[in-house]
This record gives sequence, C-alpha cells and structure tokens, in this order.
Amino acid sequence: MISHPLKIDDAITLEDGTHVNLQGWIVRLRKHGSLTFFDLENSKSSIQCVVSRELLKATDGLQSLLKPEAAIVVEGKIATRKDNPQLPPDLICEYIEVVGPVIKPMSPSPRTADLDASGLTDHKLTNQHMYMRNPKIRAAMLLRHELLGFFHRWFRENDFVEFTAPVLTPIPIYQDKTAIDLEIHGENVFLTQCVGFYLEAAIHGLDRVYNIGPSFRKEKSRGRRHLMEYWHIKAGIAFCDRERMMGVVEDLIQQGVAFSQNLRSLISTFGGSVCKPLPEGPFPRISYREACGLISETTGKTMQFGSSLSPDRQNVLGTRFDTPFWVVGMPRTIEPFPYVIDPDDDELTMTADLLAPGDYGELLGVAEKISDLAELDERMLEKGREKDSRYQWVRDLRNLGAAPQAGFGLGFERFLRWIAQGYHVRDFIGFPRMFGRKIHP
RNA sequence: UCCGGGGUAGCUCAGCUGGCAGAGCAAGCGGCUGUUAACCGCUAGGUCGUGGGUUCGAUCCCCACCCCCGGAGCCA
Repeated sequence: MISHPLKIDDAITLEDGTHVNLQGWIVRLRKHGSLTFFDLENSKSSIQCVVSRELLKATDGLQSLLKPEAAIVVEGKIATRKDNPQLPPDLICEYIEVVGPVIKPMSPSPRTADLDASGLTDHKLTNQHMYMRNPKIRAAMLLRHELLGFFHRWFRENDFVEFTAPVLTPIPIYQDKTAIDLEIHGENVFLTQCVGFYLEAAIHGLDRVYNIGPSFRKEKSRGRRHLMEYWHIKAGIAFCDRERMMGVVEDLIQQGVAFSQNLRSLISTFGGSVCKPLPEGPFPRISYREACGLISETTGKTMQFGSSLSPDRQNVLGTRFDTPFWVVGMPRTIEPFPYVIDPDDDELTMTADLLAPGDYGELLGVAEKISDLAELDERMLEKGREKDSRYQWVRDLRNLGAAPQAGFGLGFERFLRWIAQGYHVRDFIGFPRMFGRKIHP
C-alpha cells in the first residue's frame, strides 16, 4: 500500500506532546483576542487547532489568511484539552502554512452549510462543484462508493464478467425522441439509453456479463425518480429464463440490503435512514393483471389493462408491501420489442418489475429476450421498426446460435435513494443532470 | 411538454392595495484567553430576473421572454 502522511484520525490518538504535521481545511474559525480556534478537517475526521497570539504575530499575514475553507499545512503538538479533557485532544499550532488561501469567500460556507435548510436547492445545484466538500454531499458520495463496490464484488463472486459497453450507439431502445442525439460523420447517433443489445452480443462469448455505466434519457420528467444521466446496472445471462433471473436478482437485492445495514452512520450523516432489513426468501409477487385490480379497487378509479404503472400507481402498490415486490408480466403494448411474449398469454411479456415499498417506485426490471428471428421481426413490425436498418446487427445475432437469455437493469441512484430512504435521486450522484434544468456545472 | 408556485444584498427571506429599499446570516474593520453557528461594536453592500407597456411616478399593475422549484405524463 502506498504510504500516506499522518492522518488526522491517527493524530488524535497520540500522546500529549507528540509533534505532528497535518494537512486539511479550516472549518468553524473562532477568533478571540489572543487565542484563535479552528477545526482542521479532511474527509475522515477533524481536530481542534489552537493558535496563540505570538504565532499570529510571528507569521506574516497569517491573521488575514486564516479563514474558513482555507487549505493549510500545520505543525504542532498534541495536547489534552484544557476546558474538557474528555474530548479529543487539541493541536497546539507551532507553524501554519496556508497553501490554498481563500481568495473569494463563499456564503454560506459550503463546508458547513446546512443543506436541509429550505430554499438552498437551487443554490446548491448551481454550486455543486463547491459543495462536494459538504459533509452531507460527501457522505452521499461515500455511500455511492460503498454500494458501487458492493455491486462489483457481488457480480464477480457470482461469475459475471464485467463487459464495458459503448456509450455511443446508433440505436436507442425506446423512441428516438427520448434519446440524446448527436451527429457524427453525417450520421445520427445516440448516447446509450440501455446497453442491453451489446450485452446480448457479449453473452455469446462470456455467458454471464454485467455493465455498470451511465444511461441517458431525455424523458420530459421533473420528478424525484428521474435523471437525464443516471447510472445503470445491467446484467445478462445466457440460457436463462425470467424465473431464474428473478432468483438471481432476489439474491443481489437481499445481499445489498444486508450490506447496507453496516452503513447506518454514513447514511445518517446526510439525514437518511437505512431501509429495513429484509426477511429471508423470495419477494412477494403479483401479476400485472392483479396490480390493475388492486389499484382500481384502492383508488376507486379503473386502471385499464395496457396502461403503465405510473408513479402514483406504483405508490398505491408500495403501501401494500413492506419489502420489495414483483409485478410480473407487463403488457406487450408498453414494453419494447426485444422482450419475449408470454406463451400462455399473448397480451403479456416475459418481464417482471421490482418495485420498492413505500413511494420509492421501480428499482429494476427483468426480461427474457427474444432469441428467435421470426418472433423478433414480428415484434419489430408491431413497434414500427421493421424497416429500420440500424437494427440489422441485432437481427444478425438471431441468425447464428442465438441462446435464450434473460437480463435485468437497475437504476443505481434509485436504488441508493431507496436504501437511504432519500428524497430525490439527484442527491445520490455527484453532478446531477435533470430534464428542465440547465447543465451546469 | 403541460399545470401550479417563485426570481428583491454573497445566502435565506420580509416589504409595497404604485411615492427615497429592509432584516438575519456572510463579508470588511476594531475589541476580547477556552471557543466550537463564539461574542460585542462599527462599516460597506442593490440594474428589486430581462425587455416592453400603463402612469406625473413601477420592485409593486399589464404583456412577452429567460431562469428556478414542486407536481403530472413517460421511464430505471
């Protein structure tokens, strides 16, 4: 392991009188006449530093350089606190170098601003680059880091190969108008909405594959569950059907929730609370038709067969469960063309959506993919894509040893939002891109 | 895209049924030896989102546009 300079969390365990050299940022500066206090902070911990009048006078310009947010290097010795020996020790400063001065102070100070305060939403998003140092943002980013690590470990432990699919693609999976397009070499190409087609190809060489990367959708949505750019966890398995894939997903979610129980203090840092531990065993499931009935009955308004599970309908179902639950078999009219039609009910597809309890909505979708070319052509015709030559290579895959396969796709920020019982998916990505908001920074 | 709410100091907001623009916090200066949202005093800070209209006079009323927030439809 590469060596680190002494860290603040190590320093506070040292004996009185030990000389240390620390780096970090100033927070909560308290200036008195001849004594100045501040907390020196880095990503993991902080220590209270004490500066005497003598040091301030001896160092040119130090008085005016000591400001909240300044990046400094400080030397001094550890000392038990005079006011309260029970608290972690002070650092009595003997030398301070301001390496990153405060040229233009910001208000509120992003390192200490309370982001729960009302009205800061736009200010925070406009200054997202400055707020990366805020403890709440930092904790949310650390949660993201922890769970991204979990997903990679889980996939690798379960024999999935990480396949890094392209972001530029000639073919959107949904309508072209919800894809972000750009022109290259005179051709229209898109930022990926879903890497599913590329995983279909990869499966024929690698059996079990996954991809974690961004997906882009220009859906005209301003809700709390949508980002224009979100991280999409996709996986596919050859010779797999819906039933088996649902079992795979259940294990993934069970373990993800179990893992997250250890992240309680991180999650509480940004005001979240960990979702409840899950009971063992498979998640409850209802059919799409049952969901229609249940929603009609609960709301008193008839939900027609073929209408989609809109957020308010998902919430109606969400109140009925306290674990994630499946809605199995979405209608063929609302699902994209590559998904298999249910052999027992040709109005339905071999799909299953996993919804979170409460108002967190859809976490992921499972689908069996069509491997038969004639069936694929029929579905492309049905969706008006039969003359679309861009999909020729997707058809080619069905011409040469196409294996039956199933896959799933999970919205990473939605998953985080549910795990931490958060407010908005934008709180779980470093630089959120949302429909209806200018892309900045 | 549609519906609703909003845009006033660096930040959060008050104000005005049309008559010289306000507070708290932040900032700058001064004071203070145990503070931790330190405290006390002083100072400075404004194209009232942009453009047009009505009016003797518009931050306020009207129109258009821009930007933001919340929700809807669509989705993961």
